[in-house]
Amino acid sequence: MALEHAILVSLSERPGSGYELTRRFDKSIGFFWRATHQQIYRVLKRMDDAGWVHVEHVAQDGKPDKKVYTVSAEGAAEISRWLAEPAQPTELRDELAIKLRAAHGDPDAVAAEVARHRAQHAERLALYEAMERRDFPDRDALTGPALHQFLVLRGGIGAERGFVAWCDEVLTALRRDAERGETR
Amino acid sequence: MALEHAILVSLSERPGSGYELTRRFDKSIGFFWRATHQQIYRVLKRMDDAGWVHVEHVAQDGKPDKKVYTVSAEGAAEISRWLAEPAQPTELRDELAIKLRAAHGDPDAVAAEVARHRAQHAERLALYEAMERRDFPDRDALTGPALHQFLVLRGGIGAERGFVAWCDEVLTALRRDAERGETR
DNA sequence: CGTTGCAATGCAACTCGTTGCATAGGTACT
DNA sequence: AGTACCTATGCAACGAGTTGCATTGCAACG
Repeated sequence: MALEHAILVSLSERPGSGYELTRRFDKSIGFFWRATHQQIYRVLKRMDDAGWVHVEHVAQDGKPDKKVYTVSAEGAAEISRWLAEPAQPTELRDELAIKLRAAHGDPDAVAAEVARHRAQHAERLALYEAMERRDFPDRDALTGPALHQFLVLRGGIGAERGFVAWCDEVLTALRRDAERGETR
Repeated sequence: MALEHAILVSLSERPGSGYELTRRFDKSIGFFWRATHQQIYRVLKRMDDAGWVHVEHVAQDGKPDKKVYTVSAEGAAEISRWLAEPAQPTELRDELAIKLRAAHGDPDAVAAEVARHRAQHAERLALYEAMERRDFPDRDALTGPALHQFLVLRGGIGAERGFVAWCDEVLTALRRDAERGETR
């Protein structure tokens, strides 16, 4: 399972509570691996039992207590082990592709869906590109962790750009197909 | 859930048994939505209970009996309903991206992983491009279902091409970063 | 004649992930 | 004073997906 490792990596960058991790998974890390607070709390507990993290109870004023998690030596060892272990290649899983295959059933509905997805991915792309400009203005100077974060973001930009381009290709082709059908 | 709909779409193209569907999910449809025989058998049963498919027991000689599933009127209606219903945008989920973020722990191991993934995705890309040449030699003449299948394949080609390009970008950047570290 | 492999279906147990709900104090708006 | 939202954690139930195993019969290999 990769969620454990995503959490370990995030905690190794900076210790935090379940709640804080949840918010990190709403952005940055979470752009490439989603998780709800439920999952995170449960996995944190399991990781604590396994000894991969240390917990520290922290009382706060004006806010409920929190549990701050830190990566233990065993946790760090687990990261190393996992880094060297080969992972399965990422598989595509796209509901839109399945809908496209059924497009003869209702071409207009599918075209509308593709247009919707195009808009959503364009929005996501714009967000990533803004992050790129804001957080990594001088890309040639990057090293270490900053470089790695930049490269992950580049992956996201590439994926979203590709998705938008594909939607455009599909929309053009569907439109041309519809016109051809009318004039025949 | 989309597996139900993927199966419905596949059965609407051509009726078949659970076993046959499993093999379809090892290729074509399965390139964009994986499923094991277990999942397929269970979902077929559920779909039968829901009345989305008809079952016909077929005795064969030299082979075990099989159950051939056909999409019912209710099933076809369900496809239409689902086509018009907006789907969630596909989310990225890439373990390699998480590993990259932890790359400072063992840069060489991560670079090796990226190289491995590059090779696997390049292989997948070559397969898709071969299918494109073999099955769709005259892309301007395509209409209807053939066009839709072609467009899905184009999506796969785009995704794999993007992945390979990203791996190359990462490998170049990691190499340059390592060299810079040495000479300093 | 024994093993391997293919065609065909299925059960059981498990992990992973989602959804709904609950609690409890604090802050901020109306 | 009431409502709504934020911080913070968690349980319980469900749905989706994986893994291991089991059965039956035929065909092909050595």
